[in-house]
Amino acid sequence: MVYTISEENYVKAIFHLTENGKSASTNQLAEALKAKPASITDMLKKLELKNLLHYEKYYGVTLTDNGKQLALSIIRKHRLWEYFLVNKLNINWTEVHEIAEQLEHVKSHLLIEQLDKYLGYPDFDPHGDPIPDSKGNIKEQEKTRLTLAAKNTELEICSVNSRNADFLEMLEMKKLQIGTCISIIKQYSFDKSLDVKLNKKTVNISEQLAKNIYVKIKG
Amino acid sequence: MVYTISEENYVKAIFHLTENGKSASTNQLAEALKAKPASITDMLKKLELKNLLHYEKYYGVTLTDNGKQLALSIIRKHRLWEYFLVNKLNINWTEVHEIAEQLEHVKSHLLIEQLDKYLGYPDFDPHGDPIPDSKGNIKEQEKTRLTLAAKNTELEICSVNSRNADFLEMLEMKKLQIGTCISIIKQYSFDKSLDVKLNKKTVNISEQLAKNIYVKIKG
DNA sequence: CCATATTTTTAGGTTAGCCTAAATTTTATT
DNA sequence: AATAAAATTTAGGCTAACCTAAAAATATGG
Repeated sequence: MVYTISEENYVKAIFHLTENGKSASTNQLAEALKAKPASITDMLKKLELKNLLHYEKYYGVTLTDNGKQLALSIIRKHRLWEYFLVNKLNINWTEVHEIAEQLEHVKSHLLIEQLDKYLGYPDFDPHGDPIPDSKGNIKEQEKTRLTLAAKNTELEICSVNSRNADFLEMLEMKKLQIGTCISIIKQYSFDKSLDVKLNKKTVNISEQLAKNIYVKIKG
Repeated sequence: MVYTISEENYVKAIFHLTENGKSASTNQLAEALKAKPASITDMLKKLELKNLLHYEKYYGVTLTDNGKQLALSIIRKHRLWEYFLVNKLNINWTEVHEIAEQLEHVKSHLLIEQLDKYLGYPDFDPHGDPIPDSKGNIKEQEKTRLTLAAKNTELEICSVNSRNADFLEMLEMKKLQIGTCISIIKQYSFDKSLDVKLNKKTVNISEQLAKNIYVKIKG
């Protein structure tokens, strides 16, 4: 079965909105896909007929196994292309998301398998998100929100959960990258910002920034 | 200005059909784009309004400078991607055309400039066709149809003008590749086939095959 | 140069994916 | 539990890009 770009975007959006275990609502999808709620309802009916999702009128939507497999294959393509753009073409990680949004819809099984091989079967994309393998399996890593991590412990930044260019640019400026090691030395109660040690220097991280950064304990 | 995939395909098709200096006809375009003549007429009217082409009812169509620039940028992307697919991902040249047909529509100036740099600014794609530079300039190479080339002269295969998989597969079998050196030792009047010397062996090339092969004199 | 064949255009229709406005259902509040 | 607010669906429309059938223009050949 071959799907349109629009259909693929719906399935991908539903996948992300239901990662928390809950079903996705029409309004959430409208927001994510930048379309009006009425358009979402239309499309959900169509995608249900194609056996990509379970849709219960007024109560939200979840993916079928079919839909999940499709979503994973799109996410796989997206993340492999991001890895390529950053690590081979030297494009800044602030810019790769948008380009990968287009590349993820290119249809060729051979292409993506050869790309994966060429890149050395990477496990994580430049934002630290896991890349599903060709069967749709994901290596999840244990990670904690930086806001909830322990003080005075060696931490490694392992992923970020926003693709916003202003956010990523700020990380660049502060030298906070995937793989960077830090430890929290002070948590301020007033504005919930953090002082962290980074290469012998101290950097302040606002709550807003910290909420989008995930870390794992080093070792 | 940003164009749809369909619009880009029209402009590309017109570019190729008018490379001989003549204007392109509705029927030719219908054939090239696998659409009905009536649909072509519709679209030509639209593209004329967008200043991509000159369309004279009943008498055919040519590109404006605007349209030519767009065509060249698409061809540039197509050929750079083909080069990438063959030389980096090791995908067989019989398969890359179709994949590049999709990749050529990905929109990102940065992407294509970085790709070009990464590939080392190649001048020719895997089929021997020239890759336009970022300004749309093409390095044309002097080439002769193998059917018209001189006998007993060292020749180098420099391009092929079909993307048909059966054709390319046949070249593979006969070890006829871009860069391969041959010389014609016999031209048969009966079926117009050729015997050529290739690495001390003699290979017979049918007229049909030879018509799609271009060579230049070695040196 | 007229009749026929071919090419092209026009007219009217379809589907996908979106929209707005209005109606309906669910959820929240008192 | 009644009503107000919010979310969702329905109904009816639009545009892009295709289609078929019929009409019109151009090309061909005796």
